[in-house]
Amino acid sequence: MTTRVRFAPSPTGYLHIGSARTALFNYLFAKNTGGKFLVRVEDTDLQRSTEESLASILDGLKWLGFAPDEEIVFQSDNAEKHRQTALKLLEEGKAYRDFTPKEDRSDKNIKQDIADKARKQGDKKDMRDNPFRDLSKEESDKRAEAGEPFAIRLKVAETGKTSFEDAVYGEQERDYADIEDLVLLRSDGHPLYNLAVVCDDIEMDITHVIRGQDHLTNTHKQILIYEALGKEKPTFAHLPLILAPGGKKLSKRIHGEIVSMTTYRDAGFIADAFRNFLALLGWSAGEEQEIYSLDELVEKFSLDRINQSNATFNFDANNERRWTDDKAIWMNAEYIRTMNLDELIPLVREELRNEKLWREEYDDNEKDWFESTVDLIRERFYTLKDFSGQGRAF
RNA sequence: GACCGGUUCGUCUAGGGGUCUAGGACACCGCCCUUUCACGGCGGCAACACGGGUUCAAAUCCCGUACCGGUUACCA
Repeated sequence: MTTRVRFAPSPTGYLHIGSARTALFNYLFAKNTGGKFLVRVEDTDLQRSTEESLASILDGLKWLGFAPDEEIVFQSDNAEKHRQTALKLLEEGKAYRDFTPKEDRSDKNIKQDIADKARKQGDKKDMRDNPFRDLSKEESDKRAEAGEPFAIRLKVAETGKTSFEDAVYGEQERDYADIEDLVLLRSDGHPLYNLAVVCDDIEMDITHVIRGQDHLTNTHKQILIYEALGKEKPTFAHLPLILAPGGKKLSKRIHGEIVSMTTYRDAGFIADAFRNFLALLGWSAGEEQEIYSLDELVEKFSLDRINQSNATFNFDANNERRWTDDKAIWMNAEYIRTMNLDELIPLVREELRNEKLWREEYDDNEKDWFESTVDLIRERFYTLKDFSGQGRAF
């Protein structure tokens, strides 16, 4: 069986550094096993999805060199199928209509609200206390026909547990009692994330789901859906998270541009160098080598060498020299001074062009001088930007 | 709160019962090279969260505590 993995970003922002690493690990795993690397855009949240962020994500993937092996799938295109699946589960009695009016949630401090509410409930919360869970089929049908809005929830069994063998974290279990009857279909008819993901992963014949550890609890919910559908589940591999200094979550709101891939490209990073750096955040080949070409990464990558603890991406917003991780900067400098000159020249040319410092003579009668100059000065530079900044003097 | 993860130098990590007075890399400091800077070479500083067990032997296995993170949505 050939392996098939997918990178599934939601187009609600640019390509986050953590997502970029998830894409990288998916890519490396696919290539290492001779499988396929696919991309699926999770655009079921139509309110928040935008064209710009989609373009920016695709741009980031391209820059890093991860070309999908098949056409990109848009999750919203499959909404009807997802809906049918929910209806089928309803028909089979594995899901039920919930007529509880939709709660209006203010977008603001939603996370906080949910946590507060959960705290108040303590451990007394009964996940099976929905009054519509055991509504008779006749009554349910009647209310639906009368036009009363409803969401469709999965009917999770009273007792039992989900379990799976995570390729990174090992054996995982969760009691049904700790999982709520999750909503499959919203009252406006739109499928929800967990349903859509499972349907699409089945549809796309995904064999390995490699994603951030923040999805660990979703995985148990998704397994419930696989079971309700009578489908075999893929292998799951959860990745440790990348955190901000101090072990806090890395977020755009708080940390700004630092978390965006485009920042690195624009700051004069070399894609190979940044990819190399990313590969070493949460994975190691167990040897002392640290500089790896893409081919070497593909060859040496394996899921069981991914480590289980979150990594801190170190930077200091108040320090110009330390604006991003020291090691990332070092690695970029290392690439600049050791890579083939033939590969470096085009990058320098592009940088100079962007800064209006390029002269056609550099490719013509001053070619030799230009190349030897680049070769000479590159060993003191950290980024491509230095060629247009400090390199000006030459 | 509940459930689930995690914890080795400042940071990324190696190590998964004896080879650990814990290895490498980045950063930092010193020396050498160099007219200067950088590169390079050599050296230094610096870590097994804590407490109990198990064992002849624990960074490594078990239990507890602490701390950190994730999740707890008709978001993804």
